[in-house]
Amino acid sequence: MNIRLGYVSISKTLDITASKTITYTEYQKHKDINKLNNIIIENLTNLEKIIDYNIKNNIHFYRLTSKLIPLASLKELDFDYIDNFKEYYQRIGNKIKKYNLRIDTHPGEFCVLNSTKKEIVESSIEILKYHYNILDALGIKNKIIILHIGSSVFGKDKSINRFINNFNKLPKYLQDCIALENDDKIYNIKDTLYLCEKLNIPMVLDYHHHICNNDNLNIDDYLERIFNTWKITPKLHFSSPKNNTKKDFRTHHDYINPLDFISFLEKIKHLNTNLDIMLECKAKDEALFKLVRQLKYYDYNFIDETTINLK
DNA sequence: CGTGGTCAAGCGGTA
DNA sequence: TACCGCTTGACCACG
Repeated sequence: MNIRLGYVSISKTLDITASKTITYTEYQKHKDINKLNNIIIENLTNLEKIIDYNIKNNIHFYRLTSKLIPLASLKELDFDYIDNFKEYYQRIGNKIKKYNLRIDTHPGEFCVLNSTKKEIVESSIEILKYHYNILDALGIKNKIIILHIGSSVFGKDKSINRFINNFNKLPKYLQDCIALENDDKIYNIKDTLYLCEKLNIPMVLDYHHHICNNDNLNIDDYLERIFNTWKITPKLHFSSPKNNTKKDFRTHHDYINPLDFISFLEKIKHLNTNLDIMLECKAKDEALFKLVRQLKYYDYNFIDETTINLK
């Protein structure tokens, strides 16, 4: 069983970002489309550098920043962020394909598909379309957009029903991309798995969120079913708490606690399935490589720079 | 240069 | 009631 490690959005080693932005207010002041285009080019250029870096270091999967294209989901702005930059997407997409990289996205907190407010649901769908457009422009076959179930206004049951209703109203091409992740405050692994099985969509297990929000559910009872929601290699998120105070527990630490990670590996070992584990740390790729060094110290085998072989 | 206020947007939790 | 954190900050204005 092989376990690949990935990271999110920013490379600390390269110290570049593909998240440069312009605010709506600032853009409205001058309506300078050239400035906007230059930011997009800068982000796409940096994304390509990050992809190159990932290839060079055998990092097989990666989460795109949700801020690649500023203001993209604003309907009233209506600028072309795909066709005008086709050669960038194609060049990056070719590398992704050639090296078989796994790339997914995770919209930010403003994407609430089960909001009680109609306009929030509408803007959430625009955000989903934006994420789809990027994955599509990159030519990614298994498009995965990871969402949380969202709000709990009027209670969990009603909120889950709102999610189902709104999900069913989505165009099929969007439905086919959505995966759900358990969150750290409201929807635990049982709630999330229920929805994923009902809607026949994949579930991303976030182990740290499960520690934060579990209602005494035992993860061992759910692992197999969670992994079975996937037609491709199951994906997980792993992170360590910033510190143990109530206030900071949910916040991600700069690095992974290697002993926590090892105890998790031992927990999933018997399932004998390949997994992709995304590390969510402030130190990004540096945290990934630090964990790799620590795991090697504890005698774990690697088949390349970032892939653990578990026996 | 460094820093402080600000940014299109939701929501729940904490002090 | 206000502020914080999350998607995992970056911008401009000001000194």
